[in-house]
Amino acid sequence: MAEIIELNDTSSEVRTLADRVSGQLITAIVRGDIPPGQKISEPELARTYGISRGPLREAIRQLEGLRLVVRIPHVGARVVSLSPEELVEIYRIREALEGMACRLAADNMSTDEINSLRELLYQHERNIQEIDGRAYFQKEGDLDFHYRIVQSSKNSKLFELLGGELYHLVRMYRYQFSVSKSRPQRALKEHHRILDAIEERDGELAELLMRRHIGRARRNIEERLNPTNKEERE
Amino acid sequence: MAEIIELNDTSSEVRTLADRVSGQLITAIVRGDIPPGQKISEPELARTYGISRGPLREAIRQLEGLRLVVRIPHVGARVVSLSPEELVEIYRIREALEGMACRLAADNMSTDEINSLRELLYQHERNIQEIDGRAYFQKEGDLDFHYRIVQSSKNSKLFELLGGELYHLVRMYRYQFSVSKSRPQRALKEHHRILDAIEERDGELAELLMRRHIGRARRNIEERLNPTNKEERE
DNA sequence: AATAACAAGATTGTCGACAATCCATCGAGA
DNA sequence: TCTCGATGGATTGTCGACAATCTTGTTATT
Repeated sequence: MAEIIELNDTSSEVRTLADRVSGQLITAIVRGDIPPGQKISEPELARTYGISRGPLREAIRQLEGLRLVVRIPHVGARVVSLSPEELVEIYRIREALEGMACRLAADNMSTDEINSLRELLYQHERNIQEIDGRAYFQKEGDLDFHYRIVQSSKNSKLFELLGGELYHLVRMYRYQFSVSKSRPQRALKEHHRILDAIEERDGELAELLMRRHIGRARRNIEERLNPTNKEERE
Repeated sequence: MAEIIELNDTSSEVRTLADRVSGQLITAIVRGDIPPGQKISEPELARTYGISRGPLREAIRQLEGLRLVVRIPHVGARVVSLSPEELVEIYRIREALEGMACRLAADNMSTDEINSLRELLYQHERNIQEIDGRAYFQKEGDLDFHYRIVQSSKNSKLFELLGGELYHLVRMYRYQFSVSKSRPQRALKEHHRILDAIEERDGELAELLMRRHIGRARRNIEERLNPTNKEERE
């Protein structure tokens, strides 16, 4: 999970205040320290981080570009607040994008990367056994897996897109719609099967499995939206 | 084509300077007035737009979030410069995303929207006949068509993603890799077939056709990368 | 001649102050 | 009592000045 954080967290040493605060704000938002919908007060945050409003405003503008905050002129910025429907929309996008990522990864992932990722899955396995019910770590690990796949697709634009704004939003809502208890084990199995397909260089299968994997997570969310009529089709 | 521009161009009246300049910068970059790779000088731009560096820096930070500019601390910002490979990557992403958009549009597009879009295609037809060879207008019209499809998918996040950064980049490079002369007519036909499928509510077919449509454009670019060996498969 | 250190100039980063706008509370009138 | 308007306070937007860093051109040394 360290990798994802490093994406924001000013890898090594960042020189400008705006960059540093931008990274800190992202992690704060993603971790829920600043909850969705909350107003972002410039004077308050400036005091908190011990900087002037100039760099802070630049950081906020950057987050606006990443669609993590919504700004209204002369009123202020708020942390973006996704409706459950929007979260489902994001999962649909992930289905399409990560499916493609899997197909590409089957062609472009090095054997080293494959072995390393397999090792990561074993580690997740141990974590699950240790903490058992808690879905938290596995959810982090889940994104970690997906992150690596996208990285190995060797499509840099895809990596930017998924590793950037989309994963931020997904991580942000990982608590609210936490998966059911039985899913971690099942998800882990699915991860192994996906990696199997990639190892065998079967891009088509890898894509199919990934789409189903994410599709299940999406349906999981949708069920919480309409708990009563599970079979509803619109 | 007006619609796409309006997305940036301060629809109605924007209140803050940073917002206005941000929009102006986007159009300037997309239209090539500020070419890819060019350095963005803060003092110079501030003079040009008649504002101070404060709001200008906020605008640049926002463009950085949209990945239209790349910034190096203490050195400066440059307009993003895509390698041909990266442009191909973007077309791959479009394939996946707009394919999905078509499938959703087949379910969610209203008959009014369908009729209006059909009318737009007829209009493109007339434009092509008038200016004949020139691919320019058709290329704009092409994006217009795609834009509307995505809009009609009723997936707001998808709309943000495609209508935002991705289309900006595509429009930006539309001159450099202009399509061959015979493509406008063919592309227009493909547009009609896609809309046919949507009209018949055949999402699967609509997705397939759209993927092929974009795939052809992508291969068009790839051929310019490797003009010699057309049959190369990697 | 080539490389390295230095210095001048320009550019980027940061800050505090002032102006413009919004918001909430209070009061007046119907 | 309710609605409307005004006023004070706070927040956001903008600016110019100063500090920190980089770049470029020059000079000196090997």
